[in-house]
Amino acid sequence: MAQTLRDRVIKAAVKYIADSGPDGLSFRQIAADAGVSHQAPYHHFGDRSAIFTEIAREGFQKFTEVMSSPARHDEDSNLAVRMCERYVDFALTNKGYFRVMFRSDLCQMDESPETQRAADEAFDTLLFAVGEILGSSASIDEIRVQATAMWSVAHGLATLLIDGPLEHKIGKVSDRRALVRSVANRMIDGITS
Amino acid sequence: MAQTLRDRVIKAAVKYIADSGPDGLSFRQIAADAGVSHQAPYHHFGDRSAIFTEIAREGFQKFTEVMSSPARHDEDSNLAVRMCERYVDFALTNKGYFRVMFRSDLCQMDESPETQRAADEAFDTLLFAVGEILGSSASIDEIRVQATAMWSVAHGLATLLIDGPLEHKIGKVSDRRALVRSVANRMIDGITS
DNA sequence: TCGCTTGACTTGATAGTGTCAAGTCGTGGC
DNA sequence: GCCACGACTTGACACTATCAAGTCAAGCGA
Repeated sequence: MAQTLRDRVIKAAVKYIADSGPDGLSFRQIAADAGVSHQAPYHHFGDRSAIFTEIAREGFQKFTEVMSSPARHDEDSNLAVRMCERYVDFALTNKGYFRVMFRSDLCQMDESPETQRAADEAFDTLLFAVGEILGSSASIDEIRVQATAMWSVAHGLATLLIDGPLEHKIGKVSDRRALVRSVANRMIDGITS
Repeated sequence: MAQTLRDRVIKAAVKYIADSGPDGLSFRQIAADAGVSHQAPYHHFGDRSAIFTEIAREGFQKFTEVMSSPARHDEDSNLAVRMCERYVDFALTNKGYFRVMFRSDLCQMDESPETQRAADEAFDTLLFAVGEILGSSASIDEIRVQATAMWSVAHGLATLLIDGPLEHKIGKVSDRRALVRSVANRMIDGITS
C-alpha cells in the first residue's frame, strides 16, 4: 500500500484504456475499485481530462526513453528501421498510453506545459535520429520532412494495428514483426536514397 | 424538410464529430436540436454504437468513391502520390467520417456486414491501385506489403494532421499539400524502386 | 497545549447521459 | 371497421461528471 491513490488511479485508468479504450473510462468506477469515495480521484486531478493529460505526459516520457535507448544486440542495425520497430512495439505494448497521447481532443496540451514539453522532447528525439541517418549535409527542412515521413509510417502502422482493420486485412502476413520490418525497409530505401 | 429524421440525425452527428470528436456525442442533444423527443433517434439506430457503425459505412463508401475516381487535370500524374494526396484530403475534408471509420472500439463491424463490406471494398481499391503501380510481375504478397506501407504513410499523415501534434511541430513546412506530396514522393521512391 | 492551516478525503445534491418499457397516433391494407 | 405497424412520445431507471459543503488527521508556530 506504499502506492499513493494518485498512482493507483492512473494505473487503473491506463489498464482500462488499454483494454477498452478511453471512451468508457469512469472515474467513479475507478474510485469504487480503489475502495475510495467517488470524489477522491478529483482531488488529485480536478477534471476528467486532467487524467488523460497526465497519462499522455507519462506516455511521451516513456516513449522518449524507449526511442533513445541504445540498441540491443537483437535489433536491426539500421537506425531508421530500428526506430520504426520500436515505435510500433511501444504502441502495442503501451496501448493504454498510446491511445491517449495523440488524441488532442482528450488531453488539452495547451493547459499543461509539462505534457507539451514531453511531447516536444519525443519529437526532438525523432528529429535527432533522422538527422543522424541523413548526415550533416542535410538541411533542417529536409530533416523535418523525412522525420515526418518516418513518423507517419510508424504512426500509421501502429494505429492501424491497434484500432484499425489492418490485422484482419493482412492476414497473410502473419508475423507482425516481419511486416513492420518489411514496410520500414521500403520506406527507408526511399528516405536514404 | 424532405430530409428524414434519420438523415438529419446522422448529419448532425457527423458535424459534431468533425468539430469535437466522437466522445462527447450526445443522442439527447442531437434529438433536442432536431426538435424531437430524446428517444426518437433510438428508433432509427437502437444503440449508440449503431450510429457510429452507420457513419463508418457511409464513410468507407465515400472513401472508395474518392479513391477510385479518375484523375483530375490538376492532380499528380503519379498514381501512388495521387492516392496519398487523396487519402489525406479525404481525411481532412471528412473529419466527421474519418474519425469514426478506423475506430473499432466505436463501431462494431462484426455486427454490421454492410460496414464490413464497405471497409473491404475500400481496401480492395487500395490493393488494386498498388497492383497497377507494381505491374503484373508483382506477387500478391508483395502487393499486400506495399499496400500496407502506402496505407500506413497516408493514414499516419492523416491522423497526425487531424488529431496529433503534427501541425504544431512542423510549422516550417506551412503548405500542407507540399508536405504530403513531399512525404509521399519519398515513400513512393522506396516502393517503386 | 491551543489554535490554525492544509491536504486528503467523504457526503450530498444536481444536471446530463444511455437505455428499458410502455404508451400514442396517423397511415396503409384487408 | 379493424388491425398491424412504423414513427414517434412519455416516464422511469441507473449511471455519469461535477459543484459545494462537510470531516478529520497531520503539521506547525505561539
